[in-house]
Amino acid sequence: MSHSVIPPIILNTTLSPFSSRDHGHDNLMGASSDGEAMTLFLNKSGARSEETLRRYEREITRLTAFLYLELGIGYKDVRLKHLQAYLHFIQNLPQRWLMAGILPGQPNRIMFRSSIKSGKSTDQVIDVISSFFSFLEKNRYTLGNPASSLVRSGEKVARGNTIIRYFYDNEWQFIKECLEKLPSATPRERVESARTRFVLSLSYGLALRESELTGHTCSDIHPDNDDGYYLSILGKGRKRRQVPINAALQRGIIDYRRINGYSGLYGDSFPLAPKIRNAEGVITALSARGLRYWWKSFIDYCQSKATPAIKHRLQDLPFHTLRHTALTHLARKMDIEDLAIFAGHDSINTTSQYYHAEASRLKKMAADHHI
DNA sequence: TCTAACCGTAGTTGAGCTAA
DNA sequence: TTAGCTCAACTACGGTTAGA
Repeated sequence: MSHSVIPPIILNTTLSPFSSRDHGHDNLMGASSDGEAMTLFLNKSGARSEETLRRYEREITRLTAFLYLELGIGYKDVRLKHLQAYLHFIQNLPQRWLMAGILPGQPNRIMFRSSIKSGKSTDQVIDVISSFFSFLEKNRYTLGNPASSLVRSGEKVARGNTIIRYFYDNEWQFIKECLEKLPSATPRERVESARTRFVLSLSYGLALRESELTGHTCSDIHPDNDDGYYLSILGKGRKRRQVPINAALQRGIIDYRRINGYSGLYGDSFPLAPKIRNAEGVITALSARGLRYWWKSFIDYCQSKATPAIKHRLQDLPFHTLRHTALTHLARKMDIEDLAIFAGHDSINTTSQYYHAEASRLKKMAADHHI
């Protein structure tokens, strides 16, 4: 393995004066080294937005580190096989690439947090690499674009095959039992138990995203024109939707508000994800981080009561599991168009993921299907 | 019409800090 | 003491845009 020096990463208008691989000035951009070529590319791409610059800098730095440290080659020597090797590499990273100390000159920089998944994430890496080598080719820095033949997976998991983290029926039954048996011996435990029931029933009942739960209050509840109520949710992509609040959920909200000295269902800023501690008598909302902290505590409690099999399954299930579970259950009652509206999905392709839960049903139905 | 290129943002995680 | 906070740096996902 080679230990060539990586070209320094210098952004904005400052050009790198140094690279271990000087290729002369036989190109249209006047770059004399890989470092300069990289900088010129990032200057061009970074002009679009800070986010684009950040992503491009990260991907090109990673690729360059791989080329120099693992293969010992520069940009002009890169061929398709090297890029294919890189994609395999980032999907199966060795441990040392997940720790600091890889990049000379930046000893604290961690190159990867984890291996990159195949599919859309790897495709995004290919996008950047392809754009980079296209730039090098146009400017005659390289003879061709070795990335032009890279195949994006375009991978979209076939309907019914996504791995979605949701509670299986027996697990969901267990979760509900845990909810019923939450400790309530002390005042503190009673307060925490009541909040857990409140937050869980709202999250599940309305299939809310984490940000939607922490970002809305009872002031977002409104009466409809049919003696009912709905929650007006500003969701992902700044899209607003109205989700009906059924009678059972209404009662739950009113009960919990009463415990906390509020009356009625709506009309004030009582949060949907309340903190237990109040600040100067006012109950404010948990942050997203706070919500996860609460979620972990609840799951820890459930795990302490679970059988080994369920305990293992509950491990690492995030808060978002609740939304998946809720939508999975609703998918049994609603048609996909209605469910998409309920969930706030623009496309039913997204909603169709929630039909994964029916895999067991499909298995049963297909059991006798043979010649 | 197709797809490379690009973008916005939700979700995840860890470090370090604060205030009840 | 510790629940819960902010901040930062990421990955994943679901798109849109632009140009061939």
